[in-house]
Amino acid sequence: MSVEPIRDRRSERRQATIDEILETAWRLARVEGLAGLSLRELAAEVGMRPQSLYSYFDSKHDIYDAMFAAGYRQLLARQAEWEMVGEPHADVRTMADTFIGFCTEDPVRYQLLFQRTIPGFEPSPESFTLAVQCLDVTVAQLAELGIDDPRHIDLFTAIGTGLTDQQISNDPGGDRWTRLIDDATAMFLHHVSSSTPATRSRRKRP
Amino acid sequence: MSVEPIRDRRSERRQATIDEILETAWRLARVEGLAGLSLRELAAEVGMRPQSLYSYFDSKHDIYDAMFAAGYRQLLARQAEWEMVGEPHADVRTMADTFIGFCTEDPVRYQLLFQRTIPGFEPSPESFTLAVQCLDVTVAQLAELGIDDPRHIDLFTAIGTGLTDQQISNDPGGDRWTRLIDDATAMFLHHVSSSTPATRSRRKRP
DNA sequence: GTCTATATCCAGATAGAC
DNA sequence: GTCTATCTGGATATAGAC
Repeated sequence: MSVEPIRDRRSERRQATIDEILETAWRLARVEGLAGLSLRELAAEVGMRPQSLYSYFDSKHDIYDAMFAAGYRQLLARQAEWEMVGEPHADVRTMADTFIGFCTEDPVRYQLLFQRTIPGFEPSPESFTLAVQCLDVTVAQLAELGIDDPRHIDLFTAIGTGLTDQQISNDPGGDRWTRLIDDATAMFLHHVSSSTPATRSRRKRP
Repeated sequence: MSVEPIRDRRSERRQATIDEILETAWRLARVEGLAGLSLRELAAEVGMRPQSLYSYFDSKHDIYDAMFAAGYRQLLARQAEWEMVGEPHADVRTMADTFIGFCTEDPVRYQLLFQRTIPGFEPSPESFTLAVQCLDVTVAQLAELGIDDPRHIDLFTAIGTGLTDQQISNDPGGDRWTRLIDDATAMFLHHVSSSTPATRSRRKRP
């Protein structure tokens, strides 16, 4: 009987082509800019006619969406490698390092994942779910450290994106803002610990 | 003699047309996205043929450049209205309110002025000078308050862009992050005041 | 200054043959 | 799946009439 194919060579080949297209798309986007990505050039780089790309993706936005999902899967993988020690400063620093490092090492990916600069592009619900998961992981980890005030969480994400944004915009490739991560971590944690826990819960370590 | 024209009606008319083109360009960019601005639609909206725009601007990038300069002149005007009282918290808050309010009230303007998302667009040296002036005003004002450590200045700009970025990206039109400005100001000022001013901005351990 | 007319080049997308 | 052929449209630029 021939109805239990362990591998589907056709699917594998198709997936390999899709992967190659996406890899090439990332490379071109880093050179030409995210919005400057051209299907003609993309097709030429993978040895196809532009129209043939439509066998793999419904539209240019569909390619952006696949890149969006791939980017968030990479960030989720990075977060899965976290080794927390239970000490707030070290752990918050680890979280900030992960996020800011991930963003600054590939500004085009940061632009696609965290800014909305492609006219008309909205991630699909499935892709957006990955973005929500990343935030959930962050929120859960902060809660482990006793940081559960929504305002504190929002402040943390603002500090992370702020350092990232300034680093990318005003000192690309340098460390003018990334070297401030340790100071910013201390600043943030002092603020959290000095907030009046009147209406909010404080550290809840069982 | 007839060589003392108080007004040049021809120049005035030309300038009025330029202003109308730029106003329309802003309006379209807010609808279509900054990168989605089209010269055809822009010309149609001001009642011209697309080619006629070239009588006023050399290229599309030249239009972006004029918008860039106009945006920074608006921010400079906003900064010129500052009424400082000499009290760090109030004054830093005023500065943060000005910047974040200016950015969030027009995300497209923020994108053009502070992010680099138009492939191939670089502001002209003359326009870039305006951006430098805005930063100079901020740095000078922080110095008035005794904040002159470059790391503190960089941290301040990072907090401002972080709150702005999160507000625009994740709660457009709301106040989820802008309402944190007061907390962030206190957090920042405590960090500044607890740093040792003598050595290399290391955190002091009392 | 603005128009008509024209030109090239590039872009995303679709139809249908093989 | 890939191709040829074709469509619509944008960006840039130049010609010359009025």
